[in-house]
Amino acid sequence: MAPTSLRDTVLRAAIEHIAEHGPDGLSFRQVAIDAGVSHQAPYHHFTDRKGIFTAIAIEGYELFTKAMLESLARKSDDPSTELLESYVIFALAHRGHFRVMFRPDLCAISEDPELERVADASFDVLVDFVRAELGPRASIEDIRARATAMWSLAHGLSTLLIDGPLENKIGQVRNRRAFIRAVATQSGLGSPLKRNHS
Amino acid sequence: MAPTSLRDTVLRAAIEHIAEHGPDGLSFRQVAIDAGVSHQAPYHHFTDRKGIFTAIAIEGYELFTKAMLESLARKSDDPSTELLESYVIFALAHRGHFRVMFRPDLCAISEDPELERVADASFDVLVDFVRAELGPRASIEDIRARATAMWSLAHGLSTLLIDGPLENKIGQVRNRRAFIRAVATQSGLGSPLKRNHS
DNA sequence: TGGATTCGATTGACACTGTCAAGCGCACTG
DNA sequence: CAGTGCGCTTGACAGTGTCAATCGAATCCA
Repeated sequence: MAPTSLRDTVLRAAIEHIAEHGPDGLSFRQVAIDAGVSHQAPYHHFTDRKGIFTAIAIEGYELFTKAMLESLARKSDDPSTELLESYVIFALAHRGHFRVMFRPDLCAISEDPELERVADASFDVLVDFVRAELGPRASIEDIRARATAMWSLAHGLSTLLIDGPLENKIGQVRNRRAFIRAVATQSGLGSPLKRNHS
Repeated sequence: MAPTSLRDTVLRAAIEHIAEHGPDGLSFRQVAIDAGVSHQAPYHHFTDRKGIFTAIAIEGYELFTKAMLESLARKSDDPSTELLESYVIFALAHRGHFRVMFRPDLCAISEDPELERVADASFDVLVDFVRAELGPRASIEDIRARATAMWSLAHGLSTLLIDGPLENKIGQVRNRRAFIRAVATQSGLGSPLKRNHS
């Protein structure tokens, strides 16, 4: 956790600032001043401003993949809810990373091969889970639709909790977990799945 | 549609720019130059930069409420899916507004009474719908959880489609509508509701 | 009619940002 | 010991939002 190089110092300071005040007001000149180095020092380790955000996003996706895999490794009897929960809990616990990861104006996934790789790895965790859940007879469309549904639910709840009007309306971690599970249950996405036409 | 006052010209130009390039690179000085007025003219009609985004968000929430109410007025036999669809379609059709509405660093809902009013009005449409759907015997917790679930699903899908990695992966409007309905169906949120505890 | 006031818009200055280009010191290497 | 790469500094530049003062033309009121 303690930064060793200047590169790391800049990253930690930026992530912390973003978690508290968002990524937009962030001034790397100010970060440099706080670190006691020249205004140009941060940019020496990255190509430009976008490069710093890209580095943050890459670190974020790596943590993200790890968090989801750990949730699946827990072998819960309701792995869907567990996975959804891990998504939201990650977003809340690492909002500094999360706020950057889905902002293409800060870090364009298509412009950085490594970012693209780690991002795809994260998405694959979710898609692979849905594929296994639905079984080998499931159509590609159903897999895609269900994976997107789970992803949308978790992503929407995360963003609404972090930046949206749900902000600060859920207090303690204890209640937060219960609320997230309730949301997952109220959607049909929590438990194994029971289709309902008409 | 055609702007009449300079105030309107600025708003239209900004919304169009945001829809194409996002809200962050936007320079109101450049907007002023394009409109053939001085660099300070835009700020004369609003308190500051945040004020312009607030005005855009207010207009957005008004359009948003209207779109959802129209969807409910259609009296579909699957009003849940219809409502979810109207949410996402609105976001895609008005991404200039949508990109601003949920960005508290650009427009803080709690800081502007009118913005707070129109935003609450939008959220009330959703909550009222869920309350009516679940009936008078539903607990407040269930209503809140289900409304949040619907909201999260629609919001997550919208943001993933607009700024996320789903961008440009869904092509035509025709396919888009079908895909949105498939996602709504794959979640349990589409049709009237059937609870499932494993 | 004429003076005051209001309001849309202009002008100039300011601090601040990211970026470009050049240069400095110092460890390491041949 | 010259040379070379690397971490970092320094200085300049264009561009941005914001503050303050000003201007001109309507509008209102005496």
